[in-house]
Amino acid sequence: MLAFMRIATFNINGIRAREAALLEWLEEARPDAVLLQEIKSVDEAFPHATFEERGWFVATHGQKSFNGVAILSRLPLEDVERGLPGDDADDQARWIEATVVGRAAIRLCCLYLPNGNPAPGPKYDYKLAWMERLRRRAAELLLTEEPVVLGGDWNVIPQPEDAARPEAWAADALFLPETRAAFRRILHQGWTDAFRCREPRPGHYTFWDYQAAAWEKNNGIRIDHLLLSPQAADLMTGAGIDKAVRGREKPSDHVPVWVELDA
DNA sequence: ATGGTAGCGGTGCTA
Repeated sequence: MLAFMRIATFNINGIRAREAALLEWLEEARPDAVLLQEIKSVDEAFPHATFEERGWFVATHGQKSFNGVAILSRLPLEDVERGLPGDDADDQARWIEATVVGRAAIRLCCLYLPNGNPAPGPKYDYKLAWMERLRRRAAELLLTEEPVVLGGDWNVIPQPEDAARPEAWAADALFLPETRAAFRRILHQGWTDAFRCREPRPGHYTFWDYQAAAWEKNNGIRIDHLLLSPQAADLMTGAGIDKAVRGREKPSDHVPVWVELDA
């Protein structure tokens, strides 16, 4: 007997500015769990009641003005952990993980990887250091041999096929060779890029800048990714990008990416 | 090459 769990990631660029748009998408897409990035809110200001009244369990890891991650789930969120291990001095809210138990227990890890621009510079150094910490946490997660979804706004364009104009990103922190190598170092531990696995062709994006009519020109990049542990990849029945969300009123500059697991 | 937009918070930073 098949059971389906749809898990999505969505950089919403401000939870309060996006409350209506997020509710509309939740209603139509009917995900079971959502990894949110850039809530741009402290935990106390997150509209918990709005979601809890509609049956969502909510776990947040916020900060003032910038960054901030959260998980919404139809099932209770267990063993919630906040903050990426490896640097006690790092106070940026970019990582939260929790377990949902349906037919199988799934570890959901929600990340907002540093942008890193301008590169080179201290922000790029922080990005690379953060990716090294992520690599170490990802290796630990694989050792559990459980289904794990490692998803979020990676701020990494993995391949030229993931950008409408790759040449425009040549010197950008999202596409520099060192960034892409660090991404592959994680991927090659044994993760599956859920969307790329199902759709090998180029031209599928998850982000279009607000500026310079990027959406109207379809000048996009694919930087929001769901990486699956082998045990999760074995359960995958589908994956996709909800592109149409970008064309609506007051959209985020990112759109939801989802994966469906038989779990 | 340049300048373009949005969110937060109440100015300039981040993206």
